[in-house]
Amino acid sequence: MALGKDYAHQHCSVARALEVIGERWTLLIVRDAFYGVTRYNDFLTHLGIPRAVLVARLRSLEEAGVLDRRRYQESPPRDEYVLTERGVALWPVLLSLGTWGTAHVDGVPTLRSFVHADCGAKLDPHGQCTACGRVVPVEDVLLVPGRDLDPEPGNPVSRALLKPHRLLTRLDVERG
Amino acid sequence: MALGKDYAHQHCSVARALEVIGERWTLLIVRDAFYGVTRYNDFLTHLGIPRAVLVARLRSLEEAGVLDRRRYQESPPRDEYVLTERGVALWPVLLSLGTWGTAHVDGVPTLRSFVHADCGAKLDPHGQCTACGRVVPVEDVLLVPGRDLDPEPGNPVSRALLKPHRLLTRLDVERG
DNA sequence: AGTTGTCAGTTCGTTCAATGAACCTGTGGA
DNA sequence: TCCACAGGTTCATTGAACGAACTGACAACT
Repeated sequence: MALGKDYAHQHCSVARALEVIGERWTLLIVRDAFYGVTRYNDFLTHLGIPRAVLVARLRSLEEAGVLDRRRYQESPPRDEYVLTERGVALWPVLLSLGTWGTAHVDGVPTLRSFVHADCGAKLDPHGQCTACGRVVPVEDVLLVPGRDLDPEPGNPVSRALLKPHRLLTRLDVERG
Repeated sequence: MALGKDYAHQHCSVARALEVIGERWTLLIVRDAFYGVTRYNDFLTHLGIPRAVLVARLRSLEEAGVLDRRRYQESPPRDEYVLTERGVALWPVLLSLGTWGTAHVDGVPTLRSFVHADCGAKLDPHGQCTACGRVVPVEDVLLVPGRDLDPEPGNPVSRALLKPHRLLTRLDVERG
């Protein structure tokens, strides 16, 4: 739970949403899932999250129906975590948070932005393309690195995200 | 901080936004501010939040430029907390969270909804009126109680919210 | 056959934040 | 004079996050 038992008494869908995705790290895991990260180890190294916390979050997101856990190899058994429809529905939350952070948190330079793949123009907080004005479906959103982005060369996930990347497509992470 | 020192290392505006508004209780305080709650005591009783935590959150929201603290009486000195422009800019975040909670968290009945004051129709996750299709400015959003709302008669803030209420307008809370 | 490496965890001691109850301060009103 | 109120502060207890170390199943190399 995000805020203790009291959350259950909140008469508000915002509070209920926060019960599911309001805990520390949870939305960053969801963000990485939008970026195409699927594996425990990639979440771990990209986020720098404690292992026990990552496992707990992945389990609770799976239980909440936000992530789907599926076997990608049998020997040894290995699972990957993919956004469900319910998880993909969190896109407006992530987008509005991201644009707010860019516009209103002091000292946040242009690290990455969300652009309309068709137009190349940025999205506004409501998900509309600032060029064509349409509400862009999340499949047509491109994550592009900004000029202030630190490449962080030691991290394979960060390296993979140096190229523009379409959301919800699998990220090609180098394995060593 | 929402997630410890590590957050500073996140190369992402989502993470930066969560540093400001990602902590426990913070977004619920912002939500209540949108509802027109302005005073310490009203936040306290409506949220059921520990006093020390409320003070800490109000201070950090003030410091982040989300809330403005202003004196409303001199003797004894009393301050109220009002959303700044930066705080009002959080509207898309709150809206998308609320609609996601309503649509995707199991067992959340219709407690309250956001409707377009002109049309009376609900808003979609991107802030568009489901009747007229326009993106509705937050000043034209009405918070209306749903049929599953528990009146919670002991709480003056809850009682005040039993009537439809326009966002960002001061809530008329009975004082004892 | 033994060693090394990878992936996905679990365990555990320490640190840090949230919780909730009690207390404090300045003031106005009965 | 005594009480209530608004807006806090203090403090002991609980619980969660942190991070380092360890585990287990397997593959690939030597």
